[in-house]
Amino acid sequence: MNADYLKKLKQDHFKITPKRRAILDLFDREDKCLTPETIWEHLKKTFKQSGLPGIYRNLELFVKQGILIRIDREGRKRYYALCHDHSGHHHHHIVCVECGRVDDFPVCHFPDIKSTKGYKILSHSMQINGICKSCQ
Amino acid sequence: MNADYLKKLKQDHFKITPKRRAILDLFDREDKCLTPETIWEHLKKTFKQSGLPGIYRNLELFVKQGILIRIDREGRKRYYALCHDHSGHHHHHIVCVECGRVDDFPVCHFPDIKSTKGYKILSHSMQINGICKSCQ
DNA sequence: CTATAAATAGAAATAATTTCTGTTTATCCT
DNA sequence: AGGATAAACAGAAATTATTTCTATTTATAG
Repeated sequence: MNADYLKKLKQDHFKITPKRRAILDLFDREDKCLTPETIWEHLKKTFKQSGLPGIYRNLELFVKQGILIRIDREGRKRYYALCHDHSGHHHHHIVCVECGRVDDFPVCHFPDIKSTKGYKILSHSMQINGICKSCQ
Repeated sequence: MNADYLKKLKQDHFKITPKRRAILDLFDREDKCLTPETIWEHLKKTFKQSGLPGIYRNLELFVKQGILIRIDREGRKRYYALCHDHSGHHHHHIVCVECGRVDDFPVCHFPDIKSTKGYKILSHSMQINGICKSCQ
């Protein structure tokens, strides 16, 4: 359920609009990473002319809110996926290179070094590419 | 020195053109990640009208050859950086969010699990963001 | 129920990247 | 060294992802 996401938005005084509901519902249903355009294709059915710019705006909002994450894939399109774990625990994501399914991936043995090669480390992100059960 | 890179290209029957030399020299000199456009700006000085399309083509070739890597940064531009370690050892890269300097980062405690959550793991990439010595 | 700030639609602009065509050039071979 | 050949080049033009802008609509707080 995406009730969590809606709660999150509400807490931060963002409005729960039909479009936002629809985008989050879509992610719940599709269960994989999506491009802005794909999302738009789906929403067009329900919202006659929903407009790509609105999709972009909302996607970036969701990323800022920690509801979605951006996924890198081949090609020059942007992909987004639901981030299921909102516990605040550090985790990463594993992406199926075939179908685009994305799951949380809790394991990370990143060393507890605060500084390496003279760098002060701010953050790190890891993307794991694989093939999911149903694509194998 | 970038003699290594040239040797690598030669081995795979790619031609050593002045432009390719110039691009690799530039990466050596700048010692940070660059966008295709920045590279073009530099090359214009030497090669009157060198052409962006050629830059793109060469950058992607260098990535395929393992000479350059792609770096993710804010904004919608593509960044490339030299991959200094050609030993074949598994490593990652650390990027200065201020100046774009990139260094190899050998530490990676990725678990030796071949399959997780039903996924067959193919590869993983980690990007570490930090602030380099001279930007601190 | 109303006021208001935020979100929307839609058009239009921007800018990154790719494709294409004809010309030039590095390299291999003799 | 010189010629043949496949690869790389320049340049223009097309494509397409993303952003910006303006006027209108809508969700929410009071």
